[in-house]
Amino acid sequence: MDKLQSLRGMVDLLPEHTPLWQWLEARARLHFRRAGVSEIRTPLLEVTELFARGIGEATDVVGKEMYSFLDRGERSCTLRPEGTASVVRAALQHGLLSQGPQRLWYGGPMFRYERPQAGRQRQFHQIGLEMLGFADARSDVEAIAIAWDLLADLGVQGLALELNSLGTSADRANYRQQLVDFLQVHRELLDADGQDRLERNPLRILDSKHPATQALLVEAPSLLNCLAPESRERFEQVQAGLTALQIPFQLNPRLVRGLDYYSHTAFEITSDQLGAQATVCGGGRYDGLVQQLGGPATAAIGWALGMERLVLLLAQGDAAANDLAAAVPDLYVVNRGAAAELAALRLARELRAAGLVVELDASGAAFKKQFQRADRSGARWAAVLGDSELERGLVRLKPLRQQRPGAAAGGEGADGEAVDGGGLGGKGLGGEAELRLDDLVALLARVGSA
RNA sequence: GCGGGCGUCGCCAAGCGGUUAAGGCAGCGGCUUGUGGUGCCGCCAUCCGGGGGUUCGAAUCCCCUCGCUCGCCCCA
Repeated sequence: MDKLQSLRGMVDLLPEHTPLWQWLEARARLHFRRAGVSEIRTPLLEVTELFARGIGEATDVVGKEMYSFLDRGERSCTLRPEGTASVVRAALQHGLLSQGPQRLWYGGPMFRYERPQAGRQRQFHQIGLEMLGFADARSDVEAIAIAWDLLADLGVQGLALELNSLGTSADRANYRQQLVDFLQVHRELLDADGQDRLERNPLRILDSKHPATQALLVEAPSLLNCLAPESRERFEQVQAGLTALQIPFQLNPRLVRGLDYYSHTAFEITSDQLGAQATVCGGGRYDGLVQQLGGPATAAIGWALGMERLVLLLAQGDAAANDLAAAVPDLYVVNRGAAAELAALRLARELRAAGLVVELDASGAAFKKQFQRADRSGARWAAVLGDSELERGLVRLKPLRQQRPGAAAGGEGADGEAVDGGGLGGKGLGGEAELRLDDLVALLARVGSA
């Protein structure tokens, strides 16, 4: 069938899921705010060259995963595959760095043309932190701590922080030579992919999952041993900082990040609950990137967090899920009759202006039908407005959530708390009541704001 | 780009060569011509992702194709 459907790897977020995302985003915003980090929003579309130069031509992301196309002006454009390059570009373009170090965060969709699988989509969402103009090892610790604390606050369990240092570019060149020398000798043990990388990008062989390669790497020289004394000392400071903050970590000398701009500290926060895509958050230092994009030499560190993966983790534990129901109406307006329907429209508007969550039945259906819908909406009250009420200037108020014998079982949807008379009961209105229209608005306004 | 699994109504799901393609949820209508959640009754796939083939006969077997999904690669 040729029904219209979303593009492969492009996923709809349906209403039942958006509350969790909103909650997540709100928590993240709060953490950034407390840490003095400001939000920056950059375009989804950039010139292709930004990513080619920023991320590295040899990387998979640039080499085979970008959504690139020519626009009507024949410019090569690319849907951003990550956030860092854009943030740095924006900071340079607007002279942010001349105003001192920048603590920035961003969030939103990223695009990578890959085969979708668990925890991987073509359009996916990241929240990221970029600290531009920060060189001290303490900034590494702070950046990691912000991520760690956010994740902990969200209630994500079973996370592990893996840490490595890639040193300076000189350190890496040094190590690269040692690694190549070692692997050359055992070349035939590498898979085709590994042999290919031996020339192009030998460091990437380190995180290969190929069993024979893994076995071979046990004997391989360690990157950490190639660090210059200053790099080593810097790395130790980072570790000391994390220890002081009681953030547990494991050293992983095989941890190399896939984007070229990383140096010194590299880290990943992983979960064993995610299947193949274990990394929830990844980042590191990128002291060379700003300069590479045409700016002044500027030390920087940042990370990005994969929202879909986070949601996957949150959905497993029920910690967050409970208090995230969508807004339930305070009041459902049942109405029927030409004049009454108009009055109901007005009533709903006034009640909303007074701060109440009001659902108006606009179907014109029979009262029975409307009450069924009122009940399913989860509203606490039904306001009934028909022509006879209207004639007398009244509205009938009916409690919907009162427990009635035999009504509890078999409930669907948002049952649970069987609300009693609520605030209105306390005001001497047990059960059903008739009220003057104006009084209802006034009364509910008071209850709503209480 | 390469492997594995799967594709029946909006959702869940029976069926496994001959059925009018079960059932449940949701939806709609009615019993109750202005009053809710229960109950009862009725309606809701000429069609089984699409195309071809085998057969007297296919949702059920074969081929191709598309889509979904998991994994490799890579990354958040």
